[in-house]
Amino acid sequence: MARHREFDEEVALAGALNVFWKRGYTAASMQELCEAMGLNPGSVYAAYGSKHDLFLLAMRRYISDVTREGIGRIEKSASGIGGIRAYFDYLIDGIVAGRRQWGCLGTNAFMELGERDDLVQQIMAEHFLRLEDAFRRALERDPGLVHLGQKPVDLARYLVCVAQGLNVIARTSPDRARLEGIVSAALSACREPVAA
Amino acid sequence: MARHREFDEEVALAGALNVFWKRGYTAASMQELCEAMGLNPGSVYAAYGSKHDLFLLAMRRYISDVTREGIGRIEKSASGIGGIRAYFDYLIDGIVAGRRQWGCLGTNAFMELGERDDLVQQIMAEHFLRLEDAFRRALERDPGLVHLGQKPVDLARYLVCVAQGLNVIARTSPDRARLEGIVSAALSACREPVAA
DNA sequence: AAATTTCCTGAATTCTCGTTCAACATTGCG
DNA sequence: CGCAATGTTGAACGAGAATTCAGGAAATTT
Repeated sequence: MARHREFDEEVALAGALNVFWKRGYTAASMQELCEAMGLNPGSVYAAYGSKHDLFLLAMRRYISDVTREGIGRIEKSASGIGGIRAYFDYLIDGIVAGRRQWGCLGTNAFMELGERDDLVQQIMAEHFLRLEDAFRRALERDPGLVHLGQKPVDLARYLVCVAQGLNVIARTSPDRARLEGIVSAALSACREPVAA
Repeated sequence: MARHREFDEEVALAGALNVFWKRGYTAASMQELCEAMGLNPGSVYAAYGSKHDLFLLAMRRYISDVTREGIGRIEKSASGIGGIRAYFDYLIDGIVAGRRQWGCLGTNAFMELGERDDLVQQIMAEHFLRLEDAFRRALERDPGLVHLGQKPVDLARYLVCVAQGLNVIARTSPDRARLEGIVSAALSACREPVAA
């Protein structure tokens, strides 16, 4: 029995997410956030609680989207190595298209706040584990791969490491050829041995 | 014909470096910095100019130290692959010992400020390039390596990517076995092919 | 249509940050 | 020893941050 929200919470959250992504948590001021959300401070606090709550909501949504899009590609591929390659292609496409020009929001948050913010730490630890598991299952789906003597779990963790490295490199130059060279080299660790 | 400095500038800088390393640039307050340096604000500003200048000085010293220690190991090794492994061992040792518990100060700064601070961007671009060159020269020093069909420059950039990924992973758990598994998998991309 | 509940507006508030500065301390020079 | 020059001290300052809140606006209920 009262007035309803005038704004779309999803649209406003997406606006906030972009600011957090580009600027980081601390450097993103409420003023910037309000402008990007098209709202006044009062509305933001009424709807989301605090800057920190807003950030966590944006981060969770981001991770959820990335999981569906990225990890989904690993799992939907019949070929294990094909799924892994599809994941890295997705990463490269995002970087080159500018969507991931500022790296991964999750990784950025983890680097900025991980030490102080247990929730951020936890969200990313879970994300890393989901990614690792997806990689491992993909590797085990290709029984022909000998992995040059490496255990699947180590290779999976290694691939997580490469993905994080790409999120750092993303901030230098969005050069497709360079990125594909890196991924190609990275995946050569997952290939079958060839004759000398 | 006047009073001299009472404090050791190198010791004070090292104190500031630790705070920046652990907390990041923005989150490190002047108060924390002053405490870690054993100085009052006035002395800090008289000696270093500003928080930003102090940070740049600390970062440059850090990068210079890391270059001497890390890249030095690559270049001093007779075997190319041995030098590369020595570099990653140095990284792992630092993470496990807690010295690099908060990742790499340079990478952290790059993630936090790269977009806004051209000097930080430039310092890290140069650092990445030096590391890449060192890796490439090491790879070319081992002519027997076939690199599974990868070009040395791509493998070198790939190794830079892995190193950055490790700096991210460093913030999860300093587990030596896990890190060595990752590096072992990573280096298998640089080995000679073995018979199937 | 009046009453009531909720929402929106944006100025005010409070707090912390980086930085400055006036007073005092210490050194070198004549 | 006195004077000039620099270093140190720590309180004060201004700017900008996150957050709050009083007043007006809109919508549902009776």
